Amino acid sequence: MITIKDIAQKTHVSIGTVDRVLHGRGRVAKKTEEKILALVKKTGYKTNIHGRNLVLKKTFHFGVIMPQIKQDSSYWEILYNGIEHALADLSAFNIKAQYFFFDKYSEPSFKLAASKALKSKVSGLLIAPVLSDACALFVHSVPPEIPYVYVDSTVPGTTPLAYIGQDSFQSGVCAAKLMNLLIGAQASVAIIRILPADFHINERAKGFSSFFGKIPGVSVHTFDAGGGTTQPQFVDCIASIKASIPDCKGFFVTNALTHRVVNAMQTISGEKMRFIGYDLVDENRRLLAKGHIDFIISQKTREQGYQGIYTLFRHLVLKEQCAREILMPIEIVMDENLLYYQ
Amino acid sequence: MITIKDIAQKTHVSIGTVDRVLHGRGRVAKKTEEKILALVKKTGYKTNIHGRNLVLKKTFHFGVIMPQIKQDSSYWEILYNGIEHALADLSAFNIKAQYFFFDKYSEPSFKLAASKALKSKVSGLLIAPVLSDACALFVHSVPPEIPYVYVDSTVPGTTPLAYIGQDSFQSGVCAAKLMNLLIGAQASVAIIRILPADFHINERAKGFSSFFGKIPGVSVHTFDAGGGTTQPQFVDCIASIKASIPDCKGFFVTNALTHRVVNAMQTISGEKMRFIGYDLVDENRRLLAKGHIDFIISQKTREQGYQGIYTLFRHLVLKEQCAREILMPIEIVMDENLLYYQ
DNA sequence: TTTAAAAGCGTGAACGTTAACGCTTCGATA
DNA sequence: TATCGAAGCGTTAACGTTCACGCTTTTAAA
Repeated sequence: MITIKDIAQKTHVSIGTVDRVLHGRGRVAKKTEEKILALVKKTGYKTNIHGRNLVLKKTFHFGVIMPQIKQDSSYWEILYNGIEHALADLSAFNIKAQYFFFDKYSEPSFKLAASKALKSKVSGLLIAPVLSDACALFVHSVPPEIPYVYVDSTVPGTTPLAYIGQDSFQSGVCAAKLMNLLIGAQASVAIIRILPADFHINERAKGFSSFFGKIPGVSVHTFDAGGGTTQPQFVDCIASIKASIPDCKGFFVTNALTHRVVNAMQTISGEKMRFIGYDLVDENRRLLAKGHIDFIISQKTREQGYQGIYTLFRHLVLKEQCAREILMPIEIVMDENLLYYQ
Repeated sequence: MITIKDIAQKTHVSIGTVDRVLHGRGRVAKKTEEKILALVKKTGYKTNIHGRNLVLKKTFHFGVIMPQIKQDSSYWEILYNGIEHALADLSAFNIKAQYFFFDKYSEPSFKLAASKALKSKVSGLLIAPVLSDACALFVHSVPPEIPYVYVDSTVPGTTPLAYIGQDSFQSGVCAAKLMNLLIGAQASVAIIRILPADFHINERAKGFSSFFGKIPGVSVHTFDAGGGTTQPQFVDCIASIKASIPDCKGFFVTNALTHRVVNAMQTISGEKMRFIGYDLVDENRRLLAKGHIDFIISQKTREQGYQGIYTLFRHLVLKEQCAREILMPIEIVMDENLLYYQ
């Protein structure tokens, strides 16, 4: 293994000079710098992470800006678990995460969390930009030396270090394909969007519709339901949807609240209906296992958290290049393979 | 963070003594040892991996005993890629893999590879024990200080550090569920086992049959085909299967050679048939994308390789505890989500 | 020509761990 | 009593990197 010492000897300078070149700290003659850089390139020198970490007792603080973990039926807890798992795997390096939770239905709450994150002088940020407008505003105030990584969704017009998420449109296509298998070629299906409808939710619905656009026997109807209402109100809402297309046998719910729709439907009618939804939150798991939900599309949320931290780590600690976009597989989960997901 | 120096100061000894205690190198009075051990426990001292790695330039050699990567339609190349990826992630630590490939249809070849692995004094072994009898014999000759991890399958009666694989039976159940959706409740389906049938192949077939045992309208027929034959011979074999149940619409192929069955079937008949098989090897990917294969069950082979190396790393380098069994999810891949798998 | 500032570079300590080496003390043997 | 070995413990150099500090040389200004 080639070390700084080797580079120094072969270029007839001291390790201090090599170090200054490697860190761009200046105070080196141009000729010397070129000579050193050339040898570094030629030998493929890579800084020894242990030597560095020993002397830099520096603790890296990563800020995590994400919705409160209990929101969306504790969907965000899955992300949290992935983050914690990555931190455990990287325990050899001094990395600490500071969480800044916000209410995903409140822009002021996001702004507060985000500004707190900036003030606590973290070296990198992991952001779940569910409130994309507020986030766009915020990241423009982030100093350029602080990289930020998006998980879950992305924000157009910003320049994150990386985006880790799923192709929402295509996941809707997958859901439609499975729905088609469930209900056959002659039927009505409904898309239920739980408000407020964000980027993901709209894309999923579009993908779903696009698939059935090619299948003339199936008609697709889209409905909106208020997610924040109480369960009796929610039941009323679902009942009115059911009433408007009585022959509808398949329901596609575009987010983690699938279980609420299923429960509401069960209080209305006893007939067998098909449900496809998103995310392996506990209540969806339970309904899957009971056979009340047919398929859940999972976006590997846990993995997103893991990869998000790992990306920051690679960039800040290892100073390596990393992929600009990591697309998660569209995972299909049903009763029979549920057990092996987490 | 607590260091050896801290422990030494608080117990009024030198760091050399603490080090001797920590490594059980003796030459320490019993009283002193107890005092140190007590403080270590109390403070939760953990050795700093960077300090250690700096001074121990020790390179860990992991031996990998696995089938030749081109076998099973290059299935084993996926495992290889996962292993290489883990090694890249762990490049901060000096870890080298030495591969010992064998012919999965030849026990002598396995024995040769395995004995070579032992002779090259590796500190840990990653084994794909497809030849389970030969492997059982071999691991009994492995000295106890050399841990071994199984991937792909396991061997009863042996004590690996960990097993990383899939629940084959349940994957067969999943395949059956999907087949049921494809062909409906009134039909014939065929299981095609490619010889020689190993543990995995048999379990998958069993799981598949077990699901349809509960669905009276569907009859399941099991056939064996020789995988090592030339394509014309193979076509003959498949033709005779097709002839024996002419109304069969669904085929379940229990390993990566699914594409061979599909190709053979296409030369025989033009009618639309359904295929479910295993493993995302290139040829299966192509047929999936064309719509000629309906579903592929994937066992996250790449992840198995990654986790296998990581488990050895955790145990040997970090000296941490690790899970005895890691079961991979049963991944369902179809045309629509194929792109996002690797 | 003198002086000061800037440019260029080397030195050395520190990070935590390991292990070889050597120094004391003490009991046993001659 | 002298000698020897073992038990018990401390010292020290080394691993590769970082960075503050200080030294020499060059350049610019007075």
